[in-house]
Amino acid sequence: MSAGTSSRRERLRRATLGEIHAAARKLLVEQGSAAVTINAVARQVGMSGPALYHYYAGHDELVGAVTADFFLELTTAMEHARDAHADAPVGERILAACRAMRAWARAHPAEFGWIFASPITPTNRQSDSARHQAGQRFERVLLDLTVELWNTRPFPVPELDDLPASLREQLTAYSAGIDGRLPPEAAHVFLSCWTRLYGLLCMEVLHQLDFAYSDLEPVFEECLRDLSDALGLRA
Amino acid sequence: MSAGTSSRRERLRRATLGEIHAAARKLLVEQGSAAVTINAVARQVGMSGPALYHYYAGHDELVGAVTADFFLELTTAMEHARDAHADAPVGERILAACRAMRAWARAHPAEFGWIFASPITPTNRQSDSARHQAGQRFERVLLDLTVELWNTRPFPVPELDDLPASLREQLTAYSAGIDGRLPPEAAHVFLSCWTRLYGLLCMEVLHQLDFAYSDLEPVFEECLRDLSDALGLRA
DNA sequence: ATGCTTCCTTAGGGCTTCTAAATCAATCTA
DNA sequence: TAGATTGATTTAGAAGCCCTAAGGAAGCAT
Repeated sequence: MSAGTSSRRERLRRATLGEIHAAARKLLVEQGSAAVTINAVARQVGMSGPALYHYYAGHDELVGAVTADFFLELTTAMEHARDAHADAPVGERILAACRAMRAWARAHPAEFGWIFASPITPTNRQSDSARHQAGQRFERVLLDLTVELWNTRPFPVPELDDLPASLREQLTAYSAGIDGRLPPEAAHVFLSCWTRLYGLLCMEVLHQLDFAYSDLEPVFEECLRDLSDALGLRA
Repeated sequence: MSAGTSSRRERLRRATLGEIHAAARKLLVEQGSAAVTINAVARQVGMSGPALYHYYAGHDELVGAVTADFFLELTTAMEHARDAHADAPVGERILAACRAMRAWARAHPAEFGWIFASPITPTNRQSDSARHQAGQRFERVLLDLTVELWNTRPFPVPELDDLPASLREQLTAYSAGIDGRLPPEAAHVFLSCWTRLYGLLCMEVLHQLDFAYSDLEPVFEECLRDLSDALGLRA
């Protein structure tokens, strides 16, 4: 019953969970998302069917857990890129984190696609789900960097009064949600950048741009230049 | 055997196809994409299971056909919006088509999501599928408008030599693919606008922006303003 | 050593996709 | 008009899926 124990059972369970995740990922990468079924994963791990229900309540929960893993791995990759240039100006760290994001997405397209094009059930949207938590930590990487930039070298922002009322309200709510670390106007710039960056990557991974581009690297770099301008990184 | 016949059988078949599509759509809208199964659709239509295989080779093909329908409906909505202002300057028609695109997406979120986040097997991405054809016609709405704009009131473009070589090659290829109706530099501007617009809508429908926004209308309008600037519509 | 918890099994219901074979009816042909 | 062809639909069934229920075997605590 003691809290921090790592009994034999505990260790075994942890190892099994690792195996399960690895099996699910292997199936996803090698045979696509439809192949990630409870039965297939169980077979891969070497146990039969319903045994998996001792680890996850159902298919949705398994999917959510694996997705959280991917989110975490992506987040870690971005944090590493950021910390690899720990003494560089914050602008460079932002760009490094963005490039790390795309690098991870390109290196793990199935996983990246899974993150947000996975069969998303309302279950996984619950704020207590591991998936949701991992998503929040993911968001925070660029948010924290942007806050640091805002505090050390504030970027240009629009007049709050120039924004439509409805947008103003939403930005104010968002600003409050991040404890006011960015005022609404700055949050607006941040969110605009975020939307463009993430949107571009989503479309790349979902193959929505294949009709025009075969290699999005220069397109992504141009997007980064636009963001650099918006964030005043090229002054 | 004659080509344009509309024999009794032909008519019946067409009617049944319509019923099938309507049933699939109803299931999608009311119970989500997972509910669109061959059996469920057949039940809805009033026939039992395998009868549907006389209309579609399998689940994937049914999905592809329904998706093509949605694409077509979206395209038609945009074309109508464009033609409703047939005598307005082309800039206004572009904006009208863009707004119609979002209006349709908001009015039919399940269908719009289905279009590009459907459980799609790579099979359906092949060029011979109806889905692909519908996708191309969809693209062409804004492309044609942009070409018209380019021919009547050319928008500012970057120097081709300022672009990275890899991007230049891709743009040249794309420009050739549209019969040179836009030169590579203009194609670049068009694709940038397209990417931003479509990307924003994708993220909205996939609920990737829910963490910050509850109503994306002002965000979308701001995006349109950016595009207007890029296309020189506000001179 | 005895009981409790955890892990894993088999059995089974109800759903799915999809194939095969049979049937019935409408259409085409001679 | 009679016969053959074609099409639409049905049932039966194999293989797979998710998930529940019930039972055995092992680890852990007292």
